[in-house]
Amino acid sequence: MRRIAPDRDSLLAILAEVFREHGYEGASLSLIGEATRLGKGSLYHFFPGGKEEMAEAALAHIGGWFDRSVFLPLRPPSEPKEGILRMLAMVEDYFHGGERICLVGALALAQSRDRFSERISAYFRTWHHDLAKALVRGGAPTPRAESQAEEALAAIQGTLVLARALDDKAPFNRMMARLREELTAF
Amino acid sequence: MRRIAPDRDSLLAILAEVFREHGYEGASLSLIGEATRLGKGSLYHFFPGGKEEMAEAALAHIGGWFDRSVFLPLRPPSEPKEGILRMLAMVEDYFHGGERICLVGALALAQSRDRFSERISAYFRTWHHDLAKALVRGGAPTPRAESQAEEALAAIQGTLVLARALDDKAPFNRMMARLREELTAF
DNA sequence: GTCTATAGAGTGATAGAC
DNA sequence: GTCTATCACTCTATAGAC
Repeated sequence: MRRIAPDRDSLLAILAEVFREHGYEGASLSLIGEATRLGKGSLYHFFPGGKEEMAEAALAHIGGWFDRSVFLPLRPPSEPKEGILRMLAMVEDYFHGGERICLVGALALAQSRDRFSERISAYFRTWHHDLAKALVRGGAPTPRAESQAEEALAAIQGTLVLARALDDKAPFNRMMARLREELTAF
Repeated sequence: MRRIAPDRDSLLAILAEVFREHGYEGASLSLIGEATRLGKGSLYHFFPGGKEEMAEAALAHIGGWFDRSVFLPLRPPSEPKEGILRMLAMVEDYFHGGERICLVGALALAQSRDRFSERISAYFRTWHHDLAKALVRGGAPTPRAESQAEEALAAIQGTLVLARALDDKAPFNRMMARLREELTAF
């Protein structure tokens, strides 16, 4: 019965959204089934490893999207300044200007971190590495570039926490404006 | 982790620790019972509202501790510079130099945020307000003090996420050293 | 017949409420 | 401790594409 099977890509996007909204423990199979409109049979057909494989695949999907859309512009042959501005624009868009939280960051803080620690740390390591390299290509000394990249990542994650906690997107938006200045003033 | 709960204060401290370690959904009543050495009967005697009331009380307990130990030094009659350094020292201590995460921050990102939104936002609002006032008393112009306070809170939360994600306390410790400089250079 | 995708009843375990 | 609901998950059955 090859039904109107949504392609794997949109399936993963839905999964990522369910995990982002409800967390790993909170995303029950019935919620997942409801969101994807797939029965348990189909879900376990696609992900024999169950919920853990679903979350792992969703994380990989997000990681791939960030790789292509956020990290790639930071690498040659893009110009460092344009790449950094492009990165910030994609980040602002992805997080809906501070309305949405970061699934990877949320999972890092959750109990379920240990299950996905490799994906989580790879996401931040790649981001940090690519951003620091772009800053160096822009003319910053390596140690300065590395601490600046670290601070920028922390600032993004931290303002997402604040925005969520205060139910106010302003801290995130102020920080994005600030990063646009600071990360392009080599 | 077998702990004993002689008085309400240590009971709340244990509860806070269980929620911090496992999150709201992950902290099952059996885990809580194990940690507090209390049966479900006793738990429901102390907290008729069930798990939600336990978490609410634990959050209030943490809020009180921060109020006394972290926010109070920021207020008069403490000197602003000494107060800010004291705040940073208490924060560094509380988070074990980046090893522990912030329960309030983690809950802000979790699905369960809505249940505790008032407590969560009050925690950050008070912190931000007291820190900004201290910076103003130190001589900073109000708008500058307010954005600096916001950035400091975001930096702390963000480096806690990073430290946890990378399983490396260094980002948090580097940021604390940086904040010691920046928040006392009025 | 075979393979893939589907639905969903049924499993034991465990959740939180009381 | 007892309760019911729900959890993640298994399994059987089946429909259609080849």
